[in-house]
Amino acid sequence: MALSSLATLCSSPPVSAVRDSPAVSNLNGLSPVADDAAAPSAFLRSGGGGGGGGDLKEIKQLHCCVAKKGPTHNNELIAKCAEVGTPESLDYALKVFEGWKEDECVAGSLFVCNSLIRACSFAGLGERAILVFVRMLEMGVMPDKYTFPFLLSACTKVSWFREGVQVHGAIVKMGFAGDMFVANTLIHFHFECGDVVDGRRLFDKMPERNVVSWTSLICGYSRRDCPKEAVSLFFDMPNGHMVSALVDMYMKCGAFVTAKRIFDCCVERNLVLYNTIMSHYVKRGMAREALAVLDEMLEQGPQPDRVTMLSAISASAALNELFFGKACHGLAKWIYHYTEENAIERDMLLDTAFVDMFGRCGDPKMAVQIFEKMEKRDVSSWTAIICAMATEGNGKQALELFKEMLTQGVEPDDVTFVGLLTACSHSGLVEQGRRLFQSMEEVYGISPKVVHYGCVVDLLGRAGLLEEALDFIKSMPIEPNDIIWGSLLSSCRTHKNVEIAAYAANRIPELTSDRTGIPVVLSNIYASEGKWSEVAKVRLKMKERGMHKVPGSSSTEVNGVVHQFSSGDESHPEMSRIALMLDEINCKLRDAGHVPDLRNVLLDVDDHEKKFLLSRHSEKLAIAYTLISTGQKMPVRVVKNLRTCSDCHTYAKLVSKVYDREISIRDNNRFHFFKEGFCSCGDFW
DNA sequence: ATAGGGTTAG
Repeated sequence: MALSSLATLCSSPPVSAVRDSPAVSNLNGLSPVADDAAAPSAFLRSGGGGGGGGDLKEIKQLHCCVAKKGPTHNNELIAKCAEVGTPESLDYALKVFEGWKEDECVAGSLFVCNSLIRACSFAGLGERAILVFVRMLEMGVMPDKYTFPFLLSACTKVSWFREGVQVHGAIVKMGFAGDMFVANTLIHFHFECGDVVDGRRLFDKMPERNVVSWTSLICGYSRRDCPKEAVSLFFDMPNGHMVSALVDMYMKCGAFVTAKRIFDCCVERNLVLYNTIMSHYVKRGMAREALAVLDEMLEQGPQPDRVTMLSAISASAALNELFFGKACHGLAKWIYHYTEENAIERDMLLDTAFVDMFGRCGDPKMAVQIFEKMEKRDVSSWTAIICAMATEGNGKQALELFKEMLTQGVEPDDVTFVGLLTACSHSGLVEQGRRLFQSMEEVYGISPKVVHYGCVVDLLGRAGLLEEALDFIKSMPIEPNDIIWGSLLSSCRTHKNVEIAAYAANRIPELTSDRTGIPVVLSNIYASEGKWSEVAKVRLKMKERGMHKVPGSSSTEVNGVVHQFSSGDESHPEMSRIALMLDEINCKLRDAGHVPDLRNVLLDVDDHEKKFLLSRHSEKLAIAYTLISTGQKMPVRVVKNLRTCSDCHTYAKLVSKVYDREISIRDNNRFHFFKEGFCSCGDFW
């Protein structure tokens, strides 16, 4: 490794830095692939393009031009490689670079070296950054003040202390230690990879300091668990606009009130400070507060950036009061359009978050559209789109995407399999699901977790293979949890199997968690079989333990306002109009041959009463209200906190036909898209 | 140019 020579090279820098040389380029054995003679700058201008593979091809074409036109174009070639920034393109650039002869160095070589080092630093390839540095010294290209910040940050990222110290030596020898940027990076380096005392000494020696110097110091201290030092610095600070580091520190150690107080006191709030406080609100599940911060930013600046949008996306997913943890479509659209209209920088992370967000809030079309436009995709991106297909109930598409992902050489992870298995489960693809589960460990070396076992139980149970599901649970190498038994229980309800249901219910150590709604499902099973005495027993048990049935509740968004209805609810201000509409719908559906399925009423009352209760299920109220409040072809979007009942399902199918409206119902685990009398789930759910 | 804020699971 050339690293050992670093110190020697640094101590005796070559004399001439830049030379002119019209010599023919030596391509060091790399043969260009095409013989195309377009100007290199044309390639550079064309920018963008397809995925990483396409870029590399472009680079090779560029290389070909270099061969023809001489070494001046090496610069463009390397710059292009740096811009692409993948390990492959950087390797390629390095190969070309290593092929240089001293006398080939041309004006601008320094700039090329710097941008290459910068690219290596961005890509976290510290070793390559050092290689470029060593090589440039060998060739007599003298570094400047721009070289070192990149080089040091590359060392810092990979925690290369020894190399960093050597670079530090070079900086001193070459006389760059007085530069503000260089000094700041040195502080950061010492705090991250070395000693806080060294970092502090450097800071104290600086004749002048700027915001970055202070931030590096405060963040350095707080990361190294020296909050006292960080706080005392805060009071020494010449100006108050670098509080974000401090707020972040307090938030991280749980001193929420202190953090908030500092935020409130701070007059000059910059972007990072806003992003800091917002991200912490989101982490604590305080979505409303997070969005209030966003509002304030929109009102008085600073202009949000992609980090802000990422927090906003999480916040929208966490708005569970009204949307039961499923993102709210209106907000999702707003976030997306805001990002587009304000030309906020997009990257893989943000695009993936968008795909995920639209997948969750019932807009798979948008999810697909964004996914298709993405230039780079990693496991998370593929997983997000697979999950979007899974919640939509489009199992086939999910499996197709998985295949494509594999052909593109992306390795799945455990989350991908959660998506795949639920996709199979929602579409009744039992055999495919079984095979995927098998392959997890055998082919991909991912050992299944409880979630995955849960998915399989769900897969078998939904398909009516209750015995097999039970055997599967018994054979699990890990302890099944409430959720697994609960899943089996709800399958028992769909497929009307009281025996296995009772068995499952008895396996659940205690009817503890309210959250899983297990006792409710059990009592519903008994109720639908008319076993009212069993129902009473379960209800009594629930009462003894102070548990309540979570009431069914549906929300719908009309003109940006969310309206929430619970079953039998008459509190809506427009209830009389809604009641009229419900009657009208009932008449039309009756004419279309619909007979209400009274087995969905789980109370021991007479049929007339049952009919009435059934007609007031929360999703029906929400649908009726949306129909009277929105224009003709507007889609109806309903989100429900529990599973939707089979009568409401049939009802929605018919309404979609009779009223010619697209309806979507997001229940607690998937979407149903109703159109022209059919549902996307194909009645399998 | 250097630092600080960031997605993901039934």
